Amino acid sequence: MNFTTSEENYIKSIYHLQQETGMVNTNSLAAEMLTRPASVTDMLKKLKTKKLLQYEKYKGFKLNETGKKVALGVVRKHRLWEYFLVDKLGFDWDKVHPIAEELEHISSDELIKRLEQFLGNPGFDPHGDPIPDSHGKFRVLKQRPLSELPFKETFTVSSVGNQSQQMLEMLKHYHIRIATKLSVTRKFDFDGSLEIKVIKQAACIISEQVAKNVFVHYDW
Amino acid sequence: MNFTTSEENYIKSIYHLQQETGMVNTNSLAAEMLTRPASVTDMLKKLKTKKLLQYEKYKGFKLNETGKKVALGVVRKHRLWEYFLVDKLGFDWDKVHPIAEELEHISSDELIKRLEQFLGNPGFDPHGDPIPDSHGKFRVLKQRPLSELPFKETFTVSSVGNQSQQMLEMLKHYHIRIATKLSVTRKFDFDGSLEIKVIKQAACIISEQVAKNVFVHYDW
DNA sequence: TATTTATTTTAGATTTGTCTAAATTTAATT
DNA sequence: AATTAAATTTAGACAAATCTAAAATAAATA
Repeated sequence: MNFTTSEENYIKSIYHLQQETGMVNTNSLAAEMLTRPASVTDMLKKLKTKKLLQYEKYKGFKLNETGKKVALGVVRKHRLWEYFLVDKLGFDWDKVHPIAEELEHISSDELIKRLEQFLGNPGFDPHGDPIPDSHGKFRVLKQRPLSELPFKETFTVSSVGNQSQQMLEMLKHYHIRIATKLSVTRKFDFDGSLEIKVIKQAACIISEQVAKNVFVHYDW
Repeated sequence: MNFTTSEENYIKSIYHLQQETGMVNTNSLAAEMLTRPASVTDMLKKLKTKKLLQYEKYKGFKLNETGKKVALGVVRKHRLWEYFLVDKLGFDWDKVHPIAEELEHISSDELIKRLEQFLGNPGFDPHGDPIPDSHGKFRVLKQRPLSELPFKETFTVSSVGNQSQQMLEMLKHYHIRIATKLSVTRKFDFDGSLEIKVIKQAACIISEQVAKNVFVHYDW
């Protein structure tokens, strides 16, 4: 089954909203998509006809299993392209979203299969979000903030809580990005700042505020 | 100025047709685009309003300078993506066209600039067609078929006349592709076949039919 | 519970890109 | 030159995706 760009965008947004709230309602989807509730209703009818969601008038809606698979396919493409843009083309992570919003609608499955392989089958995109595999499964990580780690064990950076340009600038300075390996060597109780050791870099000190926003997982 | 996918496709097709015939007419464009003459007329009005072409009712049309620049931008994107698909993702050259037809409409200029650099600023796509630079200029090569080369000078393969799957299969076997360096060592007058030496490969013999379809330029 | 408010849907319009069928213009031929 | 044929354009329709304004429904509240 093939879907239009517009359908795919609706499906993706519904997916993200239902992750948080279970059931989705017309107004919140309209807000999310910067469109009008009437437009949402129109599209819901269409997606129901295509058997992608459970929907009864006035009673909210959510994707069924088929719909979720479609959503995960789009998410997968989005995140693989983001990885490509950052890792291969050298974009900053805060610039890639709008470009990936376009690329995610390119239809070839063969393309995505080869892209994934070319990128080395990454499990997470440059923001640390997991990339679903071709069956829609993704790895779940036990993530912990830097601020709660034991000393001297090596961890891998897996995501960042605050994805602003300012945060990006800081992390660049410290040579920290997704997949960077590091350990915490010391804590200063006065202000909660941490001394950390990024692999192949000199030790440095980061504030508690940064530490709380950088998440890691065990180094496997 | 931004253009829709449909507008870009029309502009590109007009560009290709006017390269051959100077002036383009409604029916041939409709045939080229697998659409109806009436649809072509509709779009011509739109493109004229946008000042992309010279067009008078019943009298044919062609892109003006602005239109040509837009066309070259699309051609540039198409060919860079084809190069990417073949060179980085390992697609066969006869599989990449439809995928590049989609990718060529992704709008980010920054993306294309970085993609070009990532690919090493290639001058030609995997079919040997020149890739316009960001100003719309492209290199012109003096191309000659393998069948008309002097012996023992090294040339670079620049394009292939016949781009069928069958030809691809043959050339793969001989380790010949765009940018391959080779020389002709001998000619057999009986059937016009040639002995060639592909760099880093054992010498081999190719038929006159193949030789007439493989074009090269001086090795610079 | 009756009424007000918020949410959602319907009805009908708009834009883009397409189509068919009919009308118009140009070209070809008798 | 008149007629036929081919090419092109117009007129009007349709599907997709959107919108506004009004109607319908559900939720909140007096």
